[in-house]
Amino acid sequence: MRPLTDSIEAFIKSLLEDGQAQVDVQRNELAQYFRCAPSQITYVLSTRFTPDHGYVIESRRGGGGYIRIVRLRESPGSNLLYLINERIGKTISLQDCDAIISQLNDNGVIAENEAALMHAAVSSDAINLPVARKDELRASVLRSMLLTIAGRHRDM
Amino acid sequence: MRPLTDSIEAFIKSLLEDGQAQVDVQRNELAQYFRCAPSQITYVLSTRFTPDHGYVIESRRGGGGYIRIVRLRESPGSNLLYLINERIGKTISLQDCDAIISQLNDNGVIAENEAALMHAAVSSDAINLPVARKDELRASVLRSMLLTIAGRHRDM
DNA sequence: TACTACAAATATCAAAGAAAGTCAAAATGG
DNA sequence: CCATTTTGACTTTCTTTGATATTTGTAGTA
Repeated sequence: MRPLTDSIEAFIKSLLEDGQAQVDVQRNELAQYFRCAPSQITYVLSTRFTPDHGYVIESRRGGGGYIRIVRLRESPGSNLLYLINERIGKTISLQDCDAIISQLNDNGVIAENEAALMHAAVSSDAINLPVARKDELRASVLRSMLLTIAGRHRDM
Repeated sequence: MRPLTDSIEAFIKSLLEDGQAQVDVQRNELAQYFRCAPSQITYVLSTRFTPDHGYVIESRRGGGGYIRIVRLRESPGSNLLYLINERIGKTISLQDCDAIISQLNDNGVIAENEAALMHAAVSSDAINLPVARKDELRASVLRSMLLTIAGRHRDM
């Protein structure tokens, strides 16, 4: 059975389908719709709608409160430079890697097949090292691939 | 008496009979069906559904978790399975890597952009390790990417 | 106006639950 | 005796729930 998280994620993404850059939801309402605890919504947002995934969340409590999900659509060039020069440090986790790669795919910077290749290259199968060095190597592999992609956009 | 392993293997293969490229199972469910320990399923998968048998396994833990068995198929003109199982050993040099990637590109198995990404992923920049371990990691990164390519026929 | 009380939201955090993974020991069969 | 199979205890990852805290808006009151 598909976990609730996936359904909630899909639902929110469907709200953003029609070219809308952002959408406001009410946490309690959503939770009621999915018959789950409100904190479940928070969980989905914090695991699937992070800046690495290409989203930012704003919210307000109290009467008339809301959660606003904003989808970031950055120009491929600038986003890539940010990723290469600032986001990726000396190390990066598999989760963060995967989020970044998916986001590039979502934003049309890379194709589906390319995303799959990149996921494979940074997977823990591929990077078979002691935990300590794993994230270090992942960072350099990802960076190297991003530099290659950046090369495609040089004329921008 | 036929060992359980064989029955489980046969059962999973029967699930893949109808031209399906992949099938999802639940480890606990399967174990219950065969009245064995869940780790027995893991054992079968790790001995009979490996890349050199022409399969790859993906999985997800936690609620709604699953094990996905993907059957690899040789796309015409590509020697992917040979490359994965025989050509790439425990280690591979950068030169050999690059040759393989270029050859796949020449044969139209992968696109130019994909080849560039793969070159980047196995480059010396990306794999910044002592010489001894370099070729080892290159092998696993390349293999992982090739497995992904070999699994591409899925969404049918 | 300022203050207070209350209601209406969201945030946080930890515990419980639901899977799969790992590893080594024991059992089995040739 | 050796290789393979089977089992079980323990670990890791991800999801779900619930209790408690915090923030915000609103109504009432002196």
